[in-house]
Amino acid sequence: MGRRSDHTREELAALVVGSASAIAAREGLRGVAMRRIAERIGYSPGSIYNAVGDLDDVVLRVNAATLTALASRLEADLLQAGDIPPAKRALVLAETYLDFVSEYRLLWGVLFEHQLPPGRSLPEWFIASRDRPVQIVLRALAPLFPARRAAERRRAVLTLWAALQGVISMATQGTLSSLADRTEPRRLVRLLVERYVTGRSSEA
Amino acid sequence: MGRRSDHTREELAALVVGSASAIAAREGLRGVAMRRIAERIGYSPGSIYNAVGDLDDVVLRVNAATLTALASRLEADLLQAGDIPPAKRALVLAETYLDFVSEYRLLWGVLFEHQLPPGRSLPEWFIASRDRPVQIVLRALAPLFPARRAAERRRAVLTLWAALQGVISMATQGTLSSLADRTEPRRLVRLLVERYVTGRSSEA
DNA sequence: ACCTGAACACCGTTCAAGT
DNA sequence: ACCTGAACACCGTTCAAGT
Repeated sequence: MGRRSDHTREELAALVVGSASAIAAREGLRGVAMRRIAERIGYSPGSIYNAVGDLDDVVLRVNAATLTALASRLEADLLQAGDIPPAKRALVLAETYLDFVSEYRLLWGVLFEHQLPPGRSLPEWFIASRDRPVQIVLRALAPLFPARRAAERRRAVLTLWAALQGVISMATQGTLSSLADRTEPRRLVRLLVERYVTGRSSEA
Repeated sequence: MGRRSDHTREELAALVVGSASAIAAREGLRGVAMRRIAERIGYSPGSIYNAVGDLDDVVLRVNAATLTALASRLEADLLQAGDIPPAKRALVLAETYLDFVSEYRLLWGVLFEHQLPPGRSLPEWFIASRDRPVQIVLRALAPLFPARRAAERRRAVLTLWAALQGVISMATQGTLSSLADRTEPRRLVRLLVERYVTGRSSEA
């Protein structure tokens, strides 16, 4: 037929990302298919190419949206926590992180399931989305690590954030369950933060 | 035609896993396709189904082989290090882990790219392969964490191992590069281990 | 018992043809 | 300028037919 134009280009892109996110939240990356998305939103696959791009572009947008949602949550919980000592703040951020990943387990997993083909590199806007949560954490936790140079301090926070990612991933996926007797994730997260920040743990 | 039988069932399975691993090492999970593997080894897709199973089974075997290779390396490096203080041993294991992941970056990534469909659960033999590296680390690092109960000690080691995974993943993928000024991964790994184990770092 | 090749039901992507 | 539907080149998986 041609000419539907019920939506602007931006509205159509939002439909695509919304639909793809909904599928991803229930089925992970496997379920996210161009033709399925097209059918769900009532357009042809070609229109998605026109408004967004190929399937990799769609998934990158889904992942960017996930990261933006996490960033918002971190900022909100930080604001709500008010003026607390930085060590306590680290715990708040870690638990917000854990709660977010637990709540959107499959959607979060898409960040790791999806890899661009070897030749292709991440677009700027995606990298910006990925950096946002880390920027928030950097600002909030910098006081925890007194250091001569700013680079050292940054390294200390980034390492903690990356370490948290590892613990949260394994804990929420139950990847350690055969070895730990189904320890609840929250406990492992606290263990890491306490050891890393204060140098000792409340349990050992 | 029928009847080729140049190989036993086990030999055929080994051919499949070898070919799939080779593809994965160069292209990641995206390149691993039933028909491509079949063509490379000179059999029809149906024969792979007969000898190994479906594509998920093939990938699970690839991942199990990767984990087994890591376990061997950890054991070898532990043996070579000889009788050293446990804190030093943690550093050896962490750097072996990092070196292994760096060397087989794309192959290692398949462990995270691949997710079984929602209904299906991991077979026993895969879980056993996944546990092997962790078992080695548990035995080697248990003395680091004196604790009243064995479960606490186990949690402390597992948390360190999971945290390492996070740092190594992000460092080797360059996921932090926009925020850290291209810090070499080894430095971040050391930072984590020192802080977690001794409660302080040599740089801060 | 093993193997093949065709068949089926899906994909992503492109693009001429329509409005 | 946008949209569609057909077409192309791939998939994973199954299975009758062959040895």
